[in-house]
Amino acid sequence: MPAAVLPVARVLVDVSLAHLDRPYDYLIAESDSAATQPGVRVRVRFAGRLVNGYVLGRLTESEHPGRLGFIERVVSAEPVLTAEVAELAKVVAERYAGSVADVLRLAVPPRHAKTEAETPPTETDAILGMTPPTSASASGAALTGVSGLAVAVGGNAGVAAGAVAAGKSPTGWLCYQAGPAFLTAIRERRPARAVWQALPGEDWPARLADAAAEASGAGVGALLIVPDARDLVRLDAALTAALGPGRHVALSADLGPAERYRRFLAVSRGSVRIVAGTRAAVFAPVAELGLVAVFDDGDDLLAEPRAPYPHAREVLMLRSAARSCALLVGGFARTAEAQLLVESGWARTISAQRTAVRAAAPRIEAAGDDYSTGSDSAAAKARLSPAAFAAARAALQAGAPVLIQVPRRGYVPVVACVRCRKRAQCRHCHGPLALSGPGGTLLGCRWCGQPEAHFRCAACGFDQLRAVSVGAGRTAEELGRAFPGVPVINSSGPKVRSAVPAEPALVIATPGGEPVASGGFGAALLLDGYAMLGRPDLRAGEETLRRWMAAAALVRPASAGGRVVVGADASLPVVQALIRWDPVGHASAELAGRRELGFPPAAAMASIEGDEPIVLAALDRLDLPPDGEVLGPVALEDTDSGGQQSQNRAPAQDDDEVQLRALVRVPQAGRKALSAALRAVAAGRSARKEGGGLRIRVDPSDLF
DNA sequence: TCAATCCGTATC
DNA sequence: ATACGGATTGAC
Repeated sequence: MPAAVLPVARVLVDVSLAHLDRPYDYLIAESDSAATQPGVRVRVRFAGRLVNGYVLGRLTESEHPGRLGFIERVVSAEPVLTAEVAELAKVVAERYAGSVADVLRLAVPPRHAKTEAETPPTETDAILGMTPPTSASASGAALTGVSGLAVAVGGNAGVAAGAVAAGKSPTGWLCYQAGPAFLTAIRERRPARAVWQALPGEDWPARLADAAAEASGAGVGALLIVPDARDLVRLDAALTAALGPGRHVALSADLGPAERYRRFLAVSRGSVRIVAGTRAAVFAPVAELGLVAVFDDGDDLLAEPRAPYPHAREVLMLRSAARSCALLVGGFARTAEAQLLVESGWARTISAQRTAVRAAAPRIEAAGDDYSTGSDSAAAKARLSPAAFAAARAALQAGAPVLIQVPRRGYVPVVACVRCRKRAQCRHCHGPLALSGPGGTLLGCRWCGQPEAHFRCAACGFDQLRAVSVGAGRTAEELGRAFPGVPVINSSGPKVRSAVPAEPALVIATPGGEPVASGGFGAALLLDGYAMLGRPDLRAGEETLRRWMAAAALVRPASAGGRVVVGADASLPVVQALIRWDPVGHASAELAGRRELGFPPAAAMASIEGDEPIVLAALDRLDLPPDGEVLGPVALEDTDSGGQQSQNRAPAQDDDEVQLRALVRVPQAGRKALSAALRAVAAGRSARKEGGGLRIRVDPSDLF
């Protein structure tokens, strides 16, 4: 028997087929009426199969002309999908040419029944069931509309200037022009949007915590996203310091199902309104969201590797626009995407005055790859320039640790044939071979892990290897010899450290694995700059500066003796930007260059990958918007050139099919049309039940 | 003219 | 996948 009131439920089914990607209506049994609230999980029969779904809302009648089926079962009365997140999932799916179901799989953690039962539901849960929700309440909670956008971060240098005039040197957000104004905007619940350039040495978790505390004080929620688990640990601690215990939660992928769901429930039930997390947390159902923030948005960990591959920064932007809440995109460096936000007038810059930057930055010099002087010294063997060696020695003598950034982990992560110089490949899966283990004595495959006992070059049959690049492991060994008696800490690969004490040590780290040193590092040596700069990647320059700045920001100011030596030529624009600590100038030039070449974010781009006939058919059916163009398709090679992009690609591929990749691009104005056209292609494929893999990615993070 | 079967399409 | 509707076919 159908429910007496509002007997129809609009249900989002967990089916990721593109042509079925819309809500469906079901009848609610009277006995299920109380539990069938917006946001609850249900089981429904869809095309004969039982599938999971979410209730979006309730209606008096359906527009569907045919007969409706009943909801099979209400999985639980817990409303896990808020109206805001449901709407966000739709917008994200549209933007990334994916299905809402795919986005929801990223957004809502799997249910953990035991955890759900632990904490009794709040009294708002309709145990009494006397008041079925109106359809207005299904959507009413979320969208406050997009009016009143672009409330500017007013020039509020007054506060900072006041602090300076009073003789105190400014601290925290007072160091930044427009910093205090941004906090004011949060307090007044205005949707201010800002791109923030953190000062070198900045305790950025504390600044994010300040902003979250401001939101908390204003009675609104905050959502803070960082790239990795180590960043999250720091942010978590800063939030505890700023807000006290129990006022926030940290959401990360490594929590385990029970704890993940427990914290999710704390957020969705509204008992916690301040949320910090890694990329999956961008969808957290924070109540009364007033601030979204992301730090270090250039880190590729913020790009979701599962379909439809949304980027955390973009999701937060969509979210801030939908809810009209404040947005903060921060980092030491600045991405071209963030620069576009500023240049388009959508966001304002928060940065410090030149004098403050100079006072905070270490002394930075370029040493090229000048290892010439005294070429058999221990320093030269460790690939250190005289300047680098001197900077390290001075810092150690001053009692401070020295940070050494090495682009690659492992011992000799890339080896090649001595005779023909071809990269050494695994005989099983053609993956790259590398030397690992103590002293680099183990030769094996980086993809499948198979050891290689008797190398023979696949091209010329020769059996001798040469090192192509040197990893953190070997660098650590060599540096240990160059500075006898100084402890060497290897913070790379699985051994990353989050902090080191303020005492002399050589800290070898891969980018992103740098520990913080209390009081700052005395010096940082940025090695093998060309290995990072030379990568065939659109973002090589931007990424190199981001990594360098992240390391240099951990060094004491020049006034306290802090020095950075970068192993690349001073004439390179990236090196110049580092030396002058000018992330904005670099981002501006980078964006100008991308405009000229028609690359993202100046243009909207998407990649289409798959077996040859599938890609060709997809391109044929693609209804490209005006001014759109197709680049390629070209054959995908499974080389290891990308270094650390690995996981996406299957190690062993059926090599009888040629994999193709095409890029399509349109001017920014055609972005929505491009997404819609790509969705139409996917919908056509799934309607015709065409099998085989076709991967469509909008704004792919790796372009070349 | 009607039932059995086939095929395409929607999936509530 | 399965269910349904319309078209097609074959027997009366």
